[in-house]
Amino acid sequence: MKIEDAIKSNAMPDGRKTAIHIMYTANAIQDKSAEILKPFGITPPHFNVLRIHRGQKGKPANLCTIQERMISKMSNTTRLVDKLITKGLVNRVTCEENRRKVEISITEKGLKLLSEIDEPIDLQNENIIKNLSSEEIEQLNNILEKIRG
Amino acid sequence: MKIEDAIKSNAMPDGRKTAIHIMYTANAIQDKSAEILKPFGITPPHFNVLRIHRGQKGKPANLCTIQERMISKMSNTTRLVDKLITKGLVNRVTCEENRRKVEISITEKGLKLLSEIDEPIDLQNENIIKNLSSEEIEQLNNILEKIRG
DNA sequence: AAACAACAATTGTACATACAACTAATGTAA
DNA sequence: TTACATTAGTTGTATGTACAATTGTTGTTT
Repeated sequence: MKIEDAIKSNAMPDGRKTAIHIMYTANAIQDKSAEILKPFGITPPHFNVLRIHRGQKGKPANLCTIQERMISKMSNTTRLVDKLITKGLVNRVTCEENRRKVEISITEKGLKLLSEIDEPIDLQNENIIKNLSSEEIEQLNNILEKIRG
Repeated sequence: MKIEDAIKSNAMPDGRKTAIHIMYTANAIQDKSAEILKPFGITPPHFNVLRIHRGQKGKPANLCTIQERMISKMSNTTRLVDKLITKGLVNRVTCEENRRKVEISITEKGLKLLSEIDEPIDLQNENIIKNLSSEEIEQLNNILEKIRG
């Protein structure tokens, strides 16, 4: 279905149409992710932060680092991480070299939760590209890269 | 810059990478829009709803209709519209044929505000596609359409 | 060393969002 | 025509988010 029909709109300039199409698609993906994550008691930003920590392979990361790696650069990483601490999924330790910083690291419980979530989320991700050829996947990523400038 | 570098990540399966890339790009666009809209005192969802009403060409729309046309299908259209009523940008009238429904229509003030916002937002939208050929724009929209299924 | 700037994180506050429970109006079926 | 289901919207509540102000720590300059 054309994006114009999906949002019941008429013809638009290419720029507007493309912008709306990207946001509309992203929202659909995010909504679906949220639905998958819900039974596990976490939200997409939580999941994102947990995955960032898993990628650290045991090395802790401070809040600045987390923030710059998040998909959505929203503020208040503190409170987002607070939630994960309450759930016992990450630990917070004040950095000794630079006492302004705090080091966050993922716990065993966090890793275990991630491992349970991996499968349904990977399934969703595969589903996203299931109608695309490998050329199209490459094209899409190249074009998005150009858009980000 | 590759998306892996933007989020300082390592290689990922194509599905995950593509999903993240779309969401990351959409967030960047949305953040930029929010920044443009802020001086006008409205948010991207507000703006979206106002544009939906302008597209109605004088014909009112009820909340169900609005919700199905929104880019982000979040709940509580009531309160979103409440905000716009408080600002005098739309009107609410109970539908006489079906008293469960309410008819929302954009006011002169709302139309005037939109006309002021059009230019900066269209500029942003044009900026998004400025590095793309018309073929790439078409490719992108076709691929996104396939993703939406 | 004292004063000031920059950095890293936290907190306060206002506002937005998600979602379930609810109210009211209409439609349908026995 | 009562009873029940469905539809459309609203409200309550918990949680999330944006953003400015603040705290504490470190770096820099005189």
